[in-house]
Amino acid sequence: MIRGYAESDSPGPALLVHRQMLAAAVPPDTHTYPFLLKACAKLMALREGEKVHSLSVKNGLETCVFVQNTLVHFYASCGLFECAYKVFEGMDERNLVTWNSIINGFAINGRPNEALTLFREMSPEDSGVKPDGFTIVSLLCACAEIGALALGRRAHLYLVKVGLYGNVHVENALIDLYAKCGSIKEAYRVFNEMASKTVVSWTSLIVGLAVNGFGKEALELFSAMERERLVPTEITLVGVLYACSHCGLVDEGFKYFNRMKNEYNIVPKIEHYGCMVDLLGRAGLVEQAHDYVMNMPLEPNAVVWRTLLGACAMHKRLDLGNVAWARLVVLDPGHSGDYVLLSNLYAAVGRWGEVHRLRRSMLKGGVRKMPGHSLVELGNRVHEFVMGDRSHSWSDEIYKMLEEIANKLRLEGYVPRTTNVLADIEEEEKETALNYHSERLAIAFALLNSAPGVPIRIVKNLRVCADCHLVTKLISKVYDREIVVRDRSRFHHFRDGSCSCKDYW
DNA sequence: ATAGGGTTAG
Repeated sequence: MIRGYAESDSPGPALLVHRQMLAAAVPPDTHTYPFLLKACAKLMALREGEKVHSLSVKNGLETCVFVQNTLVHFYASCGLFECAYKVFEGMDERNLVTWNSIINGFAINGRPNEALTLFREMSPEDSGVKPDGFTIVSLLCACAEIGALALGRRAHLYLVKVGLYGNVHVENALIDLYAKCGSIKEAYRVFNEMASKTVVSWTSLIVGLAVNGFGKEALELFSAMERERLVPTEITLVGVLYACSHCGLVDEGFKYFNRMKNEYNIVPKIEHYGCMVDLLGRAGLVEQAHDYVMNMPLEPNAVVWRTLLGACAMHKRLDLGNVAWARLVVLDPGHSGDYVLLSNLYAAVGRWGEVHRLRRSMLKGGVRKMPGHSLVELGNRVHEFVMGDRSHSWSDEIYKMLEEIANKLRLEGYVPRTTNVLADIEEEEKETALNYHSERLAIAFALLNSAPGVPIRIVKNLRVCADCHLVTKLISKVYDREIVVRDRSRFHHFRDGSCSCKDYW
């Protein structure tokens, strides 16, 4: 019974059956807990799972490798990777599933480096197990997260060698890896070489194209998918709507939205409505975007209001920006990104007094701007840079390089755009603050340490500011370098002084 | 009979 429910789409009753089992004093065996924990993992039922954990200890079944493996999986899927690791650490016997569960646990919980470290520890000599398709998918997922393209390529070579090329899950993960590393060409190659594609393969590439700024291609690919008579999922449609909004295709976006409902019977989720708000707002139809938010059938969440606030900042609509802000301070107070957006809006309309007032209220409320950090992979290492950081061993050279860059750009007629600096500091200091934004440190370091002609790839945790965007465009021209920046919201492919986002991000 | 994988708006 428990197994039946655990493996179904609605595993809830598995927990009820377990309670009846306890009431009837039926002794559990080593099969009971794995199924129960599987149900708890699906339901994200943390409390219930912890209870199962202590029951397994009480019944002396916690040394069973099956129970422990599901415990690792359960904790990881609830986001408690420390608990997962504690179970993993305490295990006397580990098998391939154990390793895969813990590596995947770190990979899906935003701990790519731990995932990679564990993968290295998993060598057959140490653990007696050999990575399989599951392991590789988690590994590729971790590489994708930190934009470790070279490492991902090595994993690609490796998995071809061990005969995993042809495993559709692995190939889908490769498409996602290359797309998330900004290398659409390689993503396409994997896609084209696939013997049998699933909807996920198509969706991964459509989303990948869209976020990389190739909206038209994403829509073409969607048409090709329809011609193959494949049925898109709600995720496919997110990609399609995203492509429309980032290309300014308002009418097209509405057409797809309606087709999603009528042709594919997909009930739009908050994500889809969010895309529609972005579609209108980005295109400058801020009033309509606001009406859309007010009339949507789902309760608008913080992300939706944030999208509207972003549109207001983009198009200098202080009135509606205040409306969005009023909702955001209720729905998601203390979100530093919202302060940044509002401050940029105030600055854009010249309300400097308000900028300072906001800054003070941030300080008073203890709202800290999230520190920007950027990653860049060179050779076998991923280097991390934090804004203004001087702890890197190459620090002196990097700052010298930044000076050189600044001088060269000034000759190109560059003037820093300081309006978006969220700080009550003097103009000259603002320039300095900008000059040390983390992506600039990363770019300078990469210019110093890579051969001409090799594209530089940066992964940033925040969105790039207008000034860094301009500077990166100029660097791409002055240093004749392709620079790919993946920021919080999308990709920027800088080449010869311009960006694939067409300054629309 | 028992455990693990891919794509999601700003």
